[in-house]
Amino acid sequence: MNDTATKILDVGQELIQTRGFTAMSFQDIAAGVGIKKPSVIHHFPSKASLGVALIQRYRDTFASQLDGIRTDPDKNAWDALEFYFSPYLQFAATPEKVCLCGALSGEVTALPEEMRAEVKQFMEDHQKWLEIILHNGRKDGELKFKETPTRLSRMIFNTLQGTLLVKRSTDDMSQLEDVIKVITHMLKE
Amino acid sequence: MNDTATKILDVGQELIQTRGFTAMSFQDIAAGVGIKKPSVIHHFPSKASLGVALIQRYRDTFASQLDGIRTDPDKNAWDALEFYFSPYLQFAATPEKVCLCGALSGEVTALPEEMRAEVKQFMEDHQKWLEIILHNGRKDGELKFKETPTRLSRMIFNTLQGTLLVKRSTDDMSQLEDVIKVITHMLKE
DNA sequence: GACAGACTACCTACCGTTAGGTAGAGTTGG
DNA sequence: CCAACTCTACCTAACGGTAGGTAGTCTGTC
Repeated sequence: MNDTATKILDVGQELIQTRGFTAMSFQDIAAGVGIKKPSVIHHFPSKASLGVALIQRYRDTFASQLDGIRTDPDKNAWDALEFYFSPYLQFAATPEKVCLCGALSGEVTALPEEMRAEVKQFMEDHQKWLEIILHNGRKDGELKFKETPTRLSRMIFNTLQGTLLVKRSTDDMSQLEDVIKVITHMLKE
Repeated sequence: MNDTATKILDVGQELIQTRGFTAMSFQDIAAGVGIKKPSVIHHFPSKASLGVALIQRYRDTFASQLDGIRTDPDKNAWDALEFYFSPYLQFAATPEKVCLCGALSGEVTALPEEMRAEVKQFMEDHQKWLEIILHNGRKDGELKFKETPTRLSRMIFNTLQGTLLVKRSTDDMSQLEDVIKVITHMLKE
């Protein structure tokens, strides 16, 4: 992956996270990278192919990081959860950023089919990862909760996604802080 | 409000809830109502004015219903909560619908400023309403929870919004069922 | 080392389509 | 008659995408 293609993905991701896929154009990306529109299309021949490449890179980055911490014997469930919260806190630290797939979820039916599949996979991956962390954490006595890990993992993921969107719309950082507190308390019974 | 204007709002709302604001056009609305594009513009002279009218109507409908049940002496906290969940379940019963403001939250920075203010107000209204229900419900001994009503109301609202979006992206109805179960358990301690 | 061919990256110019929006005329009910 | 409504016809700007070409790099062969 050469430098320009990476820059295109970087700018494209930023634009989707702040504005959305439909409201973003090849032109916007070209301006952000400092090249002309057809040059963007040279690297990604359609908007759909750009979108797919973008989500795949996003998924892969998360997957390798999350799997790394999950299989690290020196990290416990709380380490993993703290790590999981960190990107949400990072996004929220900017006034206009949300999770890439959270941003896309509002316009998912207007998206090319291939992109929809990627968004779905992202969500299932994250819920599954959380489920394993919760399951093992309770088994090891680090976490305490009564719900099933499946239900709770869904609750946690959906809440974080929803909260980022609400936080941005209301411009109120305490939304995320409050929700992470509640989640933390839920896992100590 | 005459009949055509109402139909325009109906079709527009449906389109935003399924596709999003940016991906929806005057043309789409005209086709849905059965008139031509300039006739739509006659009733709502700009896309922003249409968007604002749409969210205001949506907010007002919720506000009167929610205030009705909150001030009804025959309804307790659980009645109110069950009523609050019902539109989410209704949206989720269709394969492609989410909450109007949930749909807009993904593209909120691409929206006209007046619309952004309406979305924000919607969210604050709902969180405030939930907070009062939680506060009074605990005072009356109907609900049991350790968190502050503020934090918990935010958690509940953000979760429901996020879950609708995740449910649509993953096409998995059990997402919402699971989350409502967890919320219900949280309010019984 | 020199040169031809292939390839990559990027450009200008342009395509058809659709977006939001306007102007003005015809129609209709009070 | 008038006002509300709907229409046809049109505008400009922007969209995703294509055509055709230029400049530079990399490779292989003599």
